[in-house]
Amino acid sequence: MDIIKELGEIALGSRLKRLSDRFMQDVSKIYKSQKISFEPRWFALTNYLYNYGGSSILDLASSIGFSHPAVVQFVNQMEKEKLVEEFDDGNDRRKRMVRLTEKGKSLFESLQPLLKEIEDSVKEIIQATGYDLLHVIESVENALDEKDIYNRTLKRTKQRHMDAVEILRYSPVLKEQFKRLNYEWLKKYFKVEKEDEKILSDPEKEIIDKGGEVFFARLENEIVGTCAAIKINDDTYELAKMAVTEKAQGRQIGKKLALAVIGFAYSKKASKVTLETNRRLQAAVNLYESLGFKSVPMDKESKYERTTFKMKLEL
Amino acid sequence: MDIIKELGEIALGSRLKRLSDRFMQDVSKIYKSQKISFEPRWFALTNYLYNYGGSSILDLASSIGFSHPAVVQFVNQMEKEKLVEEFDDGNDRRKRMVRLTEKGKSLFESLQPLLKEIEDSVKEIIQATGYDLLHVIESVENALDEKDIYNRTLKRTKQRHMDAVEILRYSPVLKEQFKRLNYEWLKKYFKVEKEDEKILSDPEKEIIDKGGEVFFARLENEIVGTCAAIKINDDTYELAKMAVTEKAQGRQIGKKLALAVIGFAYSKKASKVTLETNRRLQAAVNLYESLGFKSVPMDKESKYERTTFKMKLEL
DNA sequence: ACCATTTACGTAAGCACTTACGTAATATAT
DNA sequence: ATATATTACGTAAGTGCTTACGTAAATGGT
Repeated sequence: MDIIKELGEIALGSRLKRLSDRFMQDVSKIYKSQKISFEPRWFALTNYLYNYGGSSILDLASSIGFSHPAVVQFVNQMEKEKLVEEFDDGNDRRKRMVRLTEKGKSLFESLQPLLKEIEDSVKEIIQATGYDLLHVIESVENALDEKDIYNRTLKRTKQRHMDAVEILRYSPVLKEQFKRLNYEWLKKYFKVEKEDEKILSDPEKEIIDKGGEVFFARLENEIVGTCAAIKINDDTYELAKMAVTEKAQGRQIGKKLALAVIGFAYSKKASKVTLETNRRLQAAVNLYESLGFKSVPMDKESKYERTTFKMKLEL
Repeated sequence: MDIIKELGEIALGSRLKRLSDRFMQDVSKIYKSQKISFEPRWFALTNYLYNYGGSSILDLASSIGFSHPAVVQFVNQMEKEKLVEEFDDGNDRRKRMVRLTEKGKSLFESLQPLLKEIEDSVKEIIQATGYDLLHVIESVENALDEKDIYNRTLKRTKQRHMDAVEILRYSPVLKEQFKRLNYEWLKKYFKVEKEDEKILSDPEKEIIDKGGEVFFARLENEIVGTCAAIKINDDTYELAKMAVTEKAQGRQIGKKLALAVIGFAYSKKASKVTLETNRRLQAAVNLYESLGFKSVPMDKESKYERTTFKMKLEL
């Protein structure tokens, strides 16, 4: 029973590694059986030097796709075998220019028939599968170039996290949570101002009764975030008092709360949502921008010291 | 410019490695971004323990395809995190049985949604290529199982070596080579006997004039092997005095020389070829067997001390 | 029952790289 | 012109395995 095979897509990396090892080990075995004093890992380097002539260490590294310490190692080893030699760049004394010696060139040339045979063997294998393997690989590489596994997965994970968050409307039992969550982040980044104390101590009077709403985010039976929609006038609501607890951050909770506020404003037939924030809160500003908020000039002094600018969203 | 891609089939191993690394690194990055205290390399082990329960170190190693020291490492690391625990086998005190702890189980379970998302991302990639990648890989694996790159290449290389060897018939200028090559190997494995001296010193009188022939193998303008067809009677020729110089061994020269002798006997309308050899010369005996020679009882004492048995080929 | 062989596991060393970091030479900005 | 940044390279240390080897426990043949 082949576990890696059984696991399917989830172990694709391991399966490809196993396949790659099989190819590379076989090639190594071929060299050994032919008693050729040439290490397979030198191949890319030698091939490059043979076709493109002398190069510096870093040029070689980036050309053949190894780190430069690896190239230093290869060059040192091959120098011992007198397959490569150094020469001066002439301009830049930091550079260690490397080229093949005559011995190196002729060894590489003598390798050609064997390489051709390896190539033919690989082609034979590929032909036997009936697929154009190189083209398949290229397609996979292209798909990954377009968007890698990391980003594809992250997108799905974010969606899951958003789905897991429940948004609740205000109820008296949640009053203390509103205060706790806001105090938590205010103390961390700024300080609790007079206006904060007023609103956070009595949201019913300060927000709800004036036609606004307070939303809460619940994740696995815990209240992890909150946000208020404060009515400015029939046409405008302010998004304010957003706070998400530390350990739940990065789970799209802010986004969901903001969307709740926007939805609330929309249901009240308002035409815009405003907010005040601070440049320091980069993550928050990014979120607002992703939702369509634009910076607007400060029309009048804010009630809060921490405010550095305003944003607006047209509905 | 992508050198690995340019190289095509010859760098297929490296290309697959690069692709595999890309998958595996992305997965590792995903775990890290989710701040999960779980190493991707533990996955196979954990998955096995979760599905199949407690196992010993060696069982785990063979099941998940790592070496046992690797499993020891994983288990020690996971034990530190209290993800696995040990228990006694009861019968065998050498065994260190391992199973997941409750913490390990629940961590693995909590990982499932993420794994599903990774799997879906991989599936998405594969779908985008339009190929059934897993099936393509399986086809390649099957082709390799049938005959690996090493053996496919070796077959081609042997053919090339055979093609590169020229077989020459006796001419007086080659007389010394016949002696030199035979002395070389006689001294290495046995000793030069009276009968050897007689034949090697005057092949014209001892072989050619009696209706036999001496063949030589020339490789890149160097005589690297020799072999004689000694006429026993009209019906029988003896394959004898085969010698291939050390550094040219493994290049199918013996085979080609033997075929020359067999061909010579055939052209003389003989019905069998015999030879005398020694069990110690395993490579030579294998060659003779591959050509169809069978062991036969010694009908009479050999002229050579080194002979331990005879072989015969019916034409 | 006894000794040789095999098995299970741990440890050490090796491998083929990588990342991290330090130093000297060169390029760039003021 | 001089300070600062950047680049080229070497070295050290780390990584994620492997192979090689040693020891203790179990097994098997006589």
